[in-house]
Amino acid sequence: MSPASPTAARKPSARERLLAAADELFYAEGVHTVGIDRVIERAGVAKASLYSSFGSKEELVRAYLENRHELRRKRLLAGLERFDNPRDRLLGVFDVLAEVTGTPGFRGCAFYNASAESVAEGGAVDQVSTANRAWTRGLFTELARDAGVADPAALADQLVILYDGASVGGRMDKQAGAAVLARSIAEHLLDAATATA
Amino acid sequence: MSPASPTAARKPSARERLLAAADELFYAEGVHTVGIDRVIERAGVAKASLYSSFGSKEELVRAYLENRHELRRKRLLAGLERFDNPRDRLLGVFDVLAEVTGTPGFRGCAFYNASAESVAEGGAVDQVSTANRAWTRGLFTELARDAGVADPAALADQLVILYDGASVGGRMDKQAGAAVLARSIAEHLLDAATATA
DNA sequence: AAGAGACTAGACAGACCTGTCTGGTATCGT
DNA sequence: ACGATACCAGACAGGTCTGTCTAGTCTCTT
Repeated sequence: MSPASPTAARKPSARERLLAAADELFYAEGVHTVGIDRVIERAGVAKASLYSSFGSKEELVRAYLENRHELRRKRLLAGLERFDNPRDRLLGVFDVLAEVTGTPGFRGCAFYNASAESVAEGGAVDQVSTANRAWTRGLFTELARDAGVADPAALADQLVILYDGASVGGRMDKQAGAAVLARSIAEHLLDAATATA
Repeated sequence: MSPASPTAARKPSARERLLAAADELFYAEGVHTVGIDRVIERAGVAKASLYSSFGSKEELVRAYLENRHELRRKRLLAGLERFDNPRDRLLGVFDVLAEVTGTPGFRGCAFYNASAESVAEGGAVDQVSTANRAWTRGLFTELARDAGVADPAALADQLVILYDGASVGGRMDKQAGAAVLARSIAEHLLDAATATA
């Protein structure tokens, strides 16, 4: 059996283990709070391996956020596949959000949280967060267009507000109800946007 | 002239200068990033004075947030006084938010930001943030009731989502448009909530 | 068998953090 | 005038942070 076989239970590389450890710790406790030593200890990796793989803590943080972005993208698109019409797919974004905010370990948007901690204006955190937000807005715009909305970008702007608000509510109020509520408002706005064609 | 005279240009106490410096630095750069030395340097105060006034950094952070909460409360209530009917007062919350998010130094909600950085679950940040959110929700509920809404608490839940979403948008997208948009959605929801009495 | 590449363990440097302590100064009420 | 109070300046201790470096091990490939 080749070592590249996907079914082979090969040991994850140091880079993969570092990324997994960084994901857990950075998200749960914050980018600034968690030190390098904590990450390498959980990953079971030597410090030199971290610095040869990523070069600096900031680059590890960038990789952590890029990985989060990719996972979020996949989860969202996969979650939307179960719906068979454009309208449900658009609202389905909030269904997926409700699932995520209901998860025990939910601590809000990783990008916003990292951004709140970061100092640098055009640093790694800023770059990845901006890209992530642009992707979300683009997704909403696309889904709105598919649903036959006259001004998809305008509806997308509204939906982004609801999405962000529900995310904040899920973190601060420790209840997933905000996402369900946001979905119902989104439904309201979608109806208004399609009726006033 | 008595020293307690409000018009006297007395020098602010060490405590007041510390609080002012903490407010600027903590909000602009984050609670964790800014060290004690930076605060006392900007305040022009000795380190011993900080520790005799506040006891610890965490208590300084608590005082910073409590001060923020008090200022926000006053600014909001003062801003709402210019409206002469319940409906405009309710929507006026978003007008005030639009002004705030449009201010050059705006960096999002101080309480959420501090919360994203803090580790402790029931610590000072958590306590003050929770109180601040409860106050906001209570304000919305009260204003909704004054506006003749059938279920004020339900509308308040919706408005909180919009408020949070607009705040996030103002921070991350560097444009104040989100608050204006949130206001228009709020208007929509208010109409729906009063019509379906 | 042998060498290359990836990895581990951990000491170390230099900076920065919170919090304590000493000693000196200025301003107030009496 | 004098004592109390509030305050300033800065050294210091003990800890933690990022990042570098040395030295040794393990596992592939050829």
